[in-house]
Amino acid sequence: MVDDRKLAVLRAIVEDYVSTSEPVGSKALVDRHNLGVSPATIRNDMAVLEEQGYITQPHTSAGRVPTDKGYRLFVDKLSQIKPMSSAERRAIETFLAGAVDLDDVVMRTVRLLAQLTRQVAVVQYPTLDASTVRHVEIVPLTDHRVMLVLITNTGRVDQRVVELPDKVDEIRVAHMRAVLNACLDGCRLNKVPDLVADLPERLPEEDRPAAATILSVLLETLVDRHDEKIVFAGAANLAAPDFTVGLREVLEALEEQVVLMRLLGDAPDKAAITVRIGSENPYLQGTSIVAAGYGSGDKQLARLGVLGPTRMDYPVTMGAVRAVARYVSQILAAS
Amino acid sequence: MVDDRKLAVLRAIVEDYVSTSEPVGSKALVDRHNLGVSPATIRNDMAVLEEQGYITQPHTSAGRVPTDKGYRLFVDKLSQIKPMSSAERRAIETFLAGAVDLDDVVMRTVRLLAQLTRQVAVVQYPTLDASTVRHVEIVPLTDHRVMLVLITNTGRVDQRVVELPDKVDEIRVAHMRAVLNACLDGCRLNKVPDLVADLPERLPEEDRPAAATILSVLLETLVDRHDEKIVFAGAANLAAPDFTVGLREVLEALEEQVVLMRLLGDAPDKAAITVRIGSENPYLQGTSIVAAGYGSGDKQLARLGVLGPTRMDYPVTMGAVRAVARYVSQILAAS
DNA sequence: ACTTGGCACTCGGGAATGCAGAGTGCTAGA
DNA sequence: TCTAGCACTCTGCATTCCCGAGTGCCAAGT
Repeated sequence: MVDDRKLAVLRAIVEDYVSTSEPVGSKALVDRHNLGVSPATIRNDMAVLEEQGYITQPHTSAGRVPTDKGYRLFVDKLSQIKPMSSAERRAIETFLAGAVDLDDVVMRTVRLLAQLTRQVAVVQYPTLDASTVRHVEIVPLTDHRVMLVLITNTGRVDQRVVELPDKVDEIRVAHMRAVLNACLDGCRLNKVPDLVADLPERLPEEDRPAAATILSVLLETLVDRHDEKIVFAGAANLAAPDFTVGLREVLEALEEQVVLMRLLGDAPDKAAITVRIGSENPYLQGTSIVAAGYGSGDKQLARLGVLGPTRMDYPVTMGAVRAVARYVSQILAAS
Repeated sequence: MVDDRKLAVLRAIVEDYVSTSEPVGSKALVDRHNLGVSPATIRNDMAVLEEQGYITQPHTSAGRVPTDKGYRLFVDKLSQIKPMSSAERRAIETFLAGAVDLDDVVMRTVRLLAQLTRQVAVVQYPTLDASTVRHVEIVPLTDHRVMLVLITNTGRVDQRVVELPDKVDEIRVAHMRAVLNACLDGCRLNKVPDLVADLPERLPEEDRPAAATILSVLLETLVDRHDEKIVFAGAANLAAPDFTVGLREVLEALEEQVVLMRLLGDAPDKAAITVRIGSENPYLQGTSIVAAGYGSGDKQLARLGVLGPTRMDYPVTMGAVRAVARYVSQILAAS
């Protein structure tokens, strides 16, 4: 009976604080939630909770506020993800289904997530590592120049202009293209370096310098894209009246790909939703991040999530992130 | 003599206000700038300037602040663009030269501009209208599916997956590709619709449905990209301690492509630098925008600029925008 | 062993007050 | 036409004061 009520009190504190964003006192608690006890009892419980580090008071004689540890307990044990209504799910689905290409999918996803959660949404482009080569195209531009286009099964297209050491004609290019595609078609991007290693040797003598140049650019493309692109949307949601953390820091972090990457984090578990609360974050203490992996089928391609104040509505945010991750996975699998 | 000094006073007010961001009074003026007259005289001049609408006082017995009209006069007649130092120019050049593709050019440009001006930078992707077709590629994916890739001379690549009404094989695709390229190679994108109008008729009967489908997707790609992509960077600079305007509005505008487009404005004159001050802006009164066109050679491809508080250092901002516009034009022309 | 009511205590935040400084407009004189 | 002086106005800042919300603790009740 004892511990049970304390947990209920913690839950109530988190919920109230999230909705009012003001420290919550013992009186207010018993009024709103029908705990069957008096404020004094609650006060005792709160004293214990505070001693254990789950809540704190901003200053003497103010109500209590959850600590990071308190939110953590709340998220882990006291709440469950709130699923989206079916109407919302339908809306998500149709909105995402309208995308025309990968860029569009990512763009729509990030905007949708920002709008749903009223927070800053962050989406990582699908990682190349897990994807496969669908086609490699070599397009002659001039005598000494070709454009190399790499198309992957996620719909992503990378292109580079390559300056060649010697003249090439349409026929030789076509041959190289055929060899290259025969070799690479359908293979995973991270296998590409191994597969092309001995490729020049299989070509006629005179093609080797050109082929070597092209291959080196191809490999460069792969590593360049290795540290992936990340986009965000909904920065305007940061301007909410109550954002205690330095706006400047957050905005700077958002524009710094590397930091953003760290924030999204590595996937400890593929499909699970990860929540990082306040000081658990590598940078940007004072904010929380709710993230999930997404990707077609079983293999996780990348991550997406939202960033918001520590005081956020975790159940619904997690619900939204989960729903969006699922639907975008579905869209990607279909295309 | 009379009017001359009044202008000098206005210039001094603008300069002081820009650097201190506090209303400037008559005493402070004569101290800092060595006008050869007494504060009282300045006060008279200020009274006149105020009556003419160039300056205003936030409240009685405060210093004066320039109005939009005042800034306008300052920009038009009282100041001249401050060129960048050669060291800065070199830095810009080498930074931009490191770009590997169009995306990278745009990304680097926008970041550079944000950093140089310490404001929000906005860059529009080169417009397709003015660019030309370099190559059209049709890549078979399955029996009923091809990928259409459009490469333009600005290095931009658009791709779409096309579902075909009937089966096609490699040979027929190659033929279509050849016809398409023969027809479109090097032509301006805005001419494409005319050029392809009668194209199906020049193909064998059985290819027509497939060709029609492909063409319709091609045209769709063109119009979709017509309203162009715009990117921004440096949002963190909005968090400067003194930003009177609603942060929220600005951030929202930044994420709204259409609004951003309007803000950058149409080019009244191709190479000139346009300055829009405060209420001259279609949206976002209270901010100023300094923009310029850029593009390889004579033809202007798109626009770039920065957005900042009305109280900004126009001469140096204009210098930075001009320099960046020039160098990015140069880079684009070279590639 | 908990729970409850009462009570004294603490502290933040808003309103009211007062003061100093900066800036102006006006007028009379050079 | 400019200058000097003077009275006036207003903001910003610090100080003070007070109210109310909320706590902790203690003693009494179940």
